[in-house]
Amino acid sequence: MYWTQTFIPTLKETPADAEIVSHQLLLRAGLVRKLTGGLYTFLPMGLRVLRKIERIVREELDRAGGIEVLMPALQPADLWRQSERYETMRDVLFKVKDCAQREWVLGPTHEEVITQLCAAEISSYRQLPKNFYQIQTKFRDEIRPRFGLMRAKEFVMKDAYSFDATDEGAMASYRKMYDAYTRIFARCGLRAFPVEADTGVIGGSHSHEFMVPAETGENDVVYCESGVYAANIEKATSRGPTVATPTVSTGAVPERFPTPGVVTIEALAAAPYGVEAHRQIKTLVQVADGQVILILMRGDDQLNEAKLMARTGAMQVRPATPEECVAALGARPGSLGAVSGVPATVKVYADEALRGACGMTTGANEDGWHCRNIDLERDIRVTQWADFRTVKVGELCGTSGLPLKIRRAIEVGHVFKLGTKYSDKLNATFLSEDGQRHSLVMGCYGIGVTRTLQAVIEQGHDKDGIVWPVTVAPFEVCLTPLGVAPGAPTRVAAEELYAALVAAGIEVILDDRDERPGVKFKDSELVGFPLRVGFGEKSLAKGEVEFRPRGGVLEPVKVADAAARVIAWVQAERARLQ
RNA sequence: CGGGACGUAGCUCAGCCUGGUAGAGCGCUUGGUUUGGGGCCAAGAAGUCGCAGGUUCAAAUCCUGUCGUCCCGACCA
Repeated sequence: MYWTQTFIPTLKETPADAEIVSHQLLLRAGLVRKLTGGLYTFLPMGLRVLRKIERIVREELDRAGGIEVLMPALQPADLWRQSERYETMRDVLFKVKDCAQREWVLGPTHEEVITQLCAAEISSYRQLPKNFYQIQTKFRDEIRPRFGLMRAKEFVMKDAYSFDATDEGAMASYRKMYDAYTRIFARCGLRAFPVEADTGVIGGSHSHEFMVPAETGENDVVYCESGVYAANIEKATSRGPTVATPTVSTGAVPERFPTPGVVTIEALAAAPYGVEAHRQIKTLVQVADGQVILILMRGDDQLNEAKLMARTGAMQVRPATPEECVAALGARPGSLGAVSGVPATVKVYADEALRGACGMTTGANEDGWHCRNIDLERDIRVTQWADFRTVKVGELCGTSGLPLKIRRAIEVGHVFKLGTKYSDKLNATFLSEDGQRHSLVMGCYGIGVTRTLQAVIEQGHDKDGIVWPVTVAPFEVCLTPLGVAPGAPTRVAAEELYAALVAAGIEVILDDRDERPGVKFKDSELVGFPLRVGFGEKSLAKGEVEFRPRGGVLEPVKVADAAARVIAWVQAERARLQ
């Protein structure tokens, strides 16, 4: 490809509406342009990268036994009602009506469609296992699209769905995809690692996310330095709080004391009260699927909403309003407690960190009063104990016993073992060897292809621009003749090398623009081609060209050796990322 | 949906407080010059100042509304 024959609109200045570096570079390097919030046009260089990532995904999924299909993005609303996700996912569903007023949704994911297909087509264990995948544009009405391609209303996703006869088979399918994902991200030059994950509205029992460490990520990952444990903070557990909960009872009975104006943990911990946060019981009122519930946490702990939903099975949870608190317990937030005045119909969930807690202080359910000498299991009716707390840095790993750390990360892939949630609802069954009818056992697997593209940039850049791994770079080599007049020695030499490289299967772009050297150098570094070969009059007079890997040092190479040298370099880079 | 910031030329921004004929740099066009890291000189094209209403002799500037963008939160495979 010749530079003047394609379209690479680079920007010298940083666009004002791009906050993070990968978003800025997407725009500056001319990979994409924004149509409006959350919607982007892929320009030639961006599209080439996208296609190369897709190709890696296809090769690895095919190798893992995946079968490629293409499903409709436009889907009947009734199918979503049948799976009950028309309600549970209503906030992200784009809904449209046709001219006959029939209702449709733009697919945010395809469990319903693929399950419907398999319900119709699969009837025998002899047809199993199967693993279907597609690479397709998905639509999600994100409340807040942000960071360019990271969270968009429309994005390219690889989604795969496995169907097995047995649970063991489903685990094997899951494992295959897990391994394929590991290879896919490695080949993209991404340092991505799997972490245990919450299953969210997709449902299912077993799940891992593939995370790319980055400060700009939207996820917190809890991990152990030893490498034995890593989990999304929504799922992560530890051996518990660093400071133990007091569990020795003094035998004292609960006693009310006045605390005018005290409505925070911090205020009660300060003078004159001096009740340390870990000796307080925080009483949280939440509305779960319309029901008021109480959650008791240690004062220094934070409620983990994902855990709350997982443990209670609720689809929608929100904090109660102050009015709802007064209606349920008779006091406002800050003075709430579960010691007395809790209606029998209100479920009380308590966090495991409070097991056996003694000598605790909590709200008295009357504004301006607290209650001390609480022995939790003696004084409070608990409906259910569970782990609701958010893990904190420094707590000990449940496996290794080493202190846990937390870092930000970008989620680029997610694998789920689904079980029979969708096959049950959509009646996708088969006959087993013994003639019994069973539901298909499913798994589903996603990779955000466009998000992966941006994650590669987020991880691979420097002050001059993008630093592409050779496997996903828009072109592997950029030839930069400084003089481009027809017949100029620099141009002739560049064209000869171009022909040799193209013949050898190297992806090469020749910068034939009549621009000053500085412009061409800056642009090649901004767009981030892995290798640049420069052709200047001075070095050419010495029979040399300039070989310069992106981010590396310049090295003179004899013209006669240039083709072989470039081919060897590219092949070595390709091999390194296999 | 709650909080905040911002909408002026293709891009980055100034001008607004204190109302009085629309500005700079980059980019673009033309000519000259230069030619190894986003050059220099000259000339030029380019903006209903997001939109609507109001105040005023007069609004980019003040007021109200509205739309859009970005950030934080909430939410989210």
